[in-house]
Amino acid sequence: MNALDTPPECSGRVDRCLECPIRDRAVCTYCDESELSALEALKSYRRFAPGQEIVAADEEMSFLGSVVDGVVSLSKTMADGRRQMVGLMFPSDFVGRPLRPVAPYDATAVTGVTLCLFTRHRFERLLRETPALEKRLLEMALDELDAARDWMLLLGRKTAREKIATFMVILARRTASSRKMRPGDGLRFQLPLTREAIADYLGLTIETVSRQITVLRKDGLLVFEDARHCVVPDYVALLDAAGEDSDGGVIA
Amino acid sequence: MNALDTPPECSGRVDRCLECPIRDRAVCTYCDESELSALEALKSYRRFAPGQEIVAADEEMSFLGSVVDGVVSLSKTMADGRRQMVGLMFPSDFVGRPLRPVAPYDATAVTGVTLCLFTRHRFERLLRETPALEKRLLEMALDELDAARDWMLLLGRKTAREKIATFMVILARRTASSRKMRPGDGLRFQLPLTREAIADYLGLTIETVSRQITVLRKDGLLVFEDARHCVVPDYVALLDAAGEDSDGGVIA
DNA sequence: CGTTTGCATTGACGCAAATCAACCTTTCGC
DNA sequence: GCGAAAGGTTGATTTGCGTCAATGCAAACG
Repeated sequence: MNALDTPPECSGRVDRCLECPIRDRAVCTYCDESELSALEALKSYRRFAPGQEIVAADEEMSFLGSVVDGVVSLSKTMADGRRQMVGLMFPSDFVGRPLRPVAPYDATAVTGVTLCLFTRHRFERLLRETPALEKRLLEMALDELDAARDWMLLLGRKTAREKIATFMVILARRTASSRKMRPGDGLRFQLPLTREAIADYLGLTIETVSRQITVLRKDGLLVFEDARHCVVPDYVALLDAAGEDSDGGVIA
Repeated sequence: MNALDTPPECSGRVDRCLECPIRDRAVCTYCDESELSALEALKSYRRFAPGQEIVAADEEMSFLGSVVDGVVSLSKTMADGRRQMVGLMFPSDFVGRPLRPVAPYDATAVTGVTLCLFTRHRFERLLRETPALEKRLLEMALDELDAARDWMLLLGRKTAREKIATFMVILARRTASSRKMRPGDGLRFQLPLTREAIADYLGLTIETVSRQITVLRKDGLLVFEDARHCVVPDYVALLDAAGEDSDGGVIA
């Protein structure tokens, strides 16, 4: 029995999909108005508090859907407690494993989170009947796969300093793209994750995260207003510290 | 200009898709006979020698298709030469990035490889017209994503010994499943990769790979007939050394 | 108001894996 | 059959990051 098996609540609700803030990027992007009204009839909203578990690994998942608001982490835990984050989902990302009854990872609300949900059963039927949905889901899965592969390079080969710099670049890019702009000098963004979550993301310990953030701060690559708000004075220098060739300029 | 831009050769050719060895698992699995004959009209075969580059990162890819025979690695390289493998493709796996003109990684033939290819242009049109193809591609992308996430746990949190043990488990599983059986005690398999490739796969150096293989051998978890052929005397013990809870018994 | 609790920082120390280096074995071209 | 090259093993040494431990700091609480 997980949180998603309890009846959905109705907070953060957007009745009309056309007015939905993630309409242009979520799984429903390619749906026309009639398809959208089919979705409207079946969707429900659910709100999660920071730290709340959304689903546990290997548990049957009865709901899946889109992140409307907030940040969700996907993570795997070994028998002895070692943990690795394997996904970080922002608004418009799709949470849940379509076509399989169980998700092979824990999903946890990092911040307060609103999800737009469908029962797995209904969603899979919609998927069969709605090519627009399937096409978008394929696109999203392939994009996630690309991101996972960048992440593998980070985990396998980057130094702690490069890992932190890369993480900051990712947040900067995310923040910029959600404002439909390019990342650049002076960009200010929030760190939605605790040091522990950052460590789980990067395959480090909290102590190393803390130390390397200090290093980047002392090197002038990051300026902190407080522990959770950060400014990038020189974006290209940060990219360089991240070990990236250059920014392809993806607004994705 | 990459290898795939040269005209395809005709070796390893299987004229009739119905007789294809990967028919039951490849991207064309759900296609009916008429769809299959559309594929037959457009496909071509190409053979690659061990070590040969198939495509280079960020190059325009004019072909994509299925691995019919052999093993293909996908890898990313940093500016200073550090390299991380991000995918390892066996027969029936699909090589290439659908819906994007460039692949963000190098693809290299590890062993001798036969690919069943389509021009990207034609394949993307087929994809639009053939829901059976799209459905299977989505399934395969989601499965790859699951595999990538297991791999992230390995790269971020496992020790060198656990990494080697996990790698051997993966090969054992692959070998067993290609023979449509469960992995078990006494299973014998080949290592298709050099120590260097294994190191790139696991985020280690060749020396550490060599040492840890020796450790597992001395611990009795692996028995080597020669450097490239290995027997697993006790499968559960190997799983345990890999830090896996237990084997779900997936024949996928 | 002081205490607790959660989160973050900093320091000292140890260890696992990288690095540097030598050497062995097999394969391959000539 | 010889020399070179590629792949693999083993040893000595270094080092980056983890571990253990102490301290700071702010919000939450009785």
